[in-house]
Amino acid sequence: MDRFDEVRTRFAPNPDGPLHLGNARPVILCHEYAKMYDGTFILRYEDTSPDVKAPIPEMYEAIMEDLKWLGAEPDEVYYQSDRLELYYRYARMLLEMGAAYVCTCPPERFRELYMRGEPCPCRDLPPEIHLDRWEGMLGGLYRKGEAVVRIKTDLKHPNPAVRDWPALRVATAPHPRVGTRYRVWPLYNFSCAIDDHEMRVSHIIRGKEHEVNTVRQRYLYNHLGWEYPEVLSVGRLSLEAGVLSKSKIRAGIEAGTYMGWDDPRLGTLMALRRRGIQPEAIRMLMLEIGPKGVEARISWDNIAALNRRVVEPRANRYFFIENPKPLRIVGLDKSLEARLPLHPDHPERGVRRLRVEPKDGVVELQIAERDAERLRPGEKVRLMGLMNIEVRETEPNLEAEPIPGDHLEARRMGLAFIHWLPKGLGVEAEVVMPDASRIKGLVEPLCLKEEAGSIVQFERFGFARIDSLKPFVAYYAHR
RNA sequence: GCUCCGGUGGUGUAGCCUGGACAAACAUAACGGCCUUUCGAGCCGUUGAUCCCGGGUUCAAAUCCCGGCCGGAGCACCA
Repeated sequence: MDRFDEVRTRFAPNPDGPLHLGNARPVILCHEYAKMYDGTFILRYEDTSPDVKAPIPEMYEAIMEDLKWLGAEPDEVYYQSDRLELYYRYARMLLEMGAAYVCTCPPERFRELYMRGEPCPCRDLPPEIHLDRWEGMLGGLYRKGEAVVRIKTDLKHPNPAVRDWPALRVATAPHPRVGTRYRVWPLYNFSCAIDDHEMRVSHIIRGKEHEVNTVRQRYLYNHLGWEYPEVLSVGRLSLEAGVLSKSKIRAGIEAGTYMGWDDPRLGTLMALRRRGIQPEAIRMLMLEIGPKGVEARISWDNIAALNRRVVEPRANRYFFIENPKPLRIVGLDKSLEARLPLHPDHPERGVRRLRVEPKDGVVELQIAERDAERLRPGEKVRLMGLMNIEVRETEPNLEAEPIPGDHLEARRMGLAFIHWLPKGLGVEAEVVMPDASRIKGLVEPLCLKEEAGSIVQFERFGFARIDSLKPFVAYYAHR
């Protein structure tokens, strides 16, 4: 910390997909750390691979939205695809210095040599030749795979993956931002290392999978006489259920398995957001896990518990009758009105009124299939907020009659409390479940007064986020 | 080839660096109770762990050291 006059952290994603829960760890840690020291949080798009892992144009904006949603809006934003000239300048400088060389060996051949710790024939050629070759790379003399700039390291380094690592290569696929303007692109370790210095990054917080990269990049810093930032390697996260891998997600979308990047089965922030997981919950989760190097497996139960804490006080309560089945009440001599609070702890929010008007002593209700199937003749249950009933028959129709007693009585008798709606009142609704299945049902009309995006609790069903109102669709969050 | 990490109640983690108030914490699950109204939320409570095994150091070890077994992760013209 004393080495730097300002704390500057950075998050550097490849815009080849949106952010997922695993990214949230470094993001929140970086952002939190910068904030703590009144520093700067940088977003740097590492879009230097038009061939493999090509950037997806929409993802630049998507990532920014993910960050804003997480409450980690960057103070500065950079695009590596705008900085090619800078990387070229350093490449040329390193070549001149003899700290780097252009290797034209076939990859397999080079591999054989470095595995034995031996230099390839290119390595010790004079800088002039390498500068020539470099111009050749830029000018199109070499095709993809025919030449690569390597940074000199220690050929005897115990880890072969560190030996003379590649820094720039030819990649000719058009880039979504700069088209075919460039044909030589830096590899991760090169552009990342240079930018961290150029952007005066003081603390690098990144996944542990980059530990070897830190070793590689230090060689470059030594060549250039730079001082390497502080590094904190955090362990990878995995989600108990929910796919995080960008390539798998992409394949699944292309194959039609997933509806999109926000498919509820995925661990992307988009998906979590759509399911009603709140950014506060994610933040709490990440701060709870902390900046350790250990891998952590996140369980859905824990996310749900954290989220429930955030969402419970906000969520108004409604009835959602899943797979509705008719229930006929006979022998009801007066009309009734159920008054249920929108939120039991917040009476000021008001009540939901549900009227039941018997015709000739009969009233038709709708109850959830799950409840209907369990009822047996003679069984007593309480219709929440309305009355207690006893089942007369289940065949051919589910029929019950009122019995005396209030909810206290019902509780005393250990009756099940079930939710219900008068026939004809419910609005057609659909709830998308975490496995992407859809449950059809009815919601009470008052629920349409909520806004799209708000979180509600369907009593005895679970918390859900209203996705759209016109056709009423909600995404299930958790119990 | 090389590197890294982990093994703590049914589950997911914290604690280990800086040994002692750890007769082990948090969450979740299960179970029970409460609630002028959610048998599935909320609130309160209960159950539940010989801290992977063996040895060593120490007055004292989940924590340090050695050995073993088991499991996971990462890198090599992707980022």
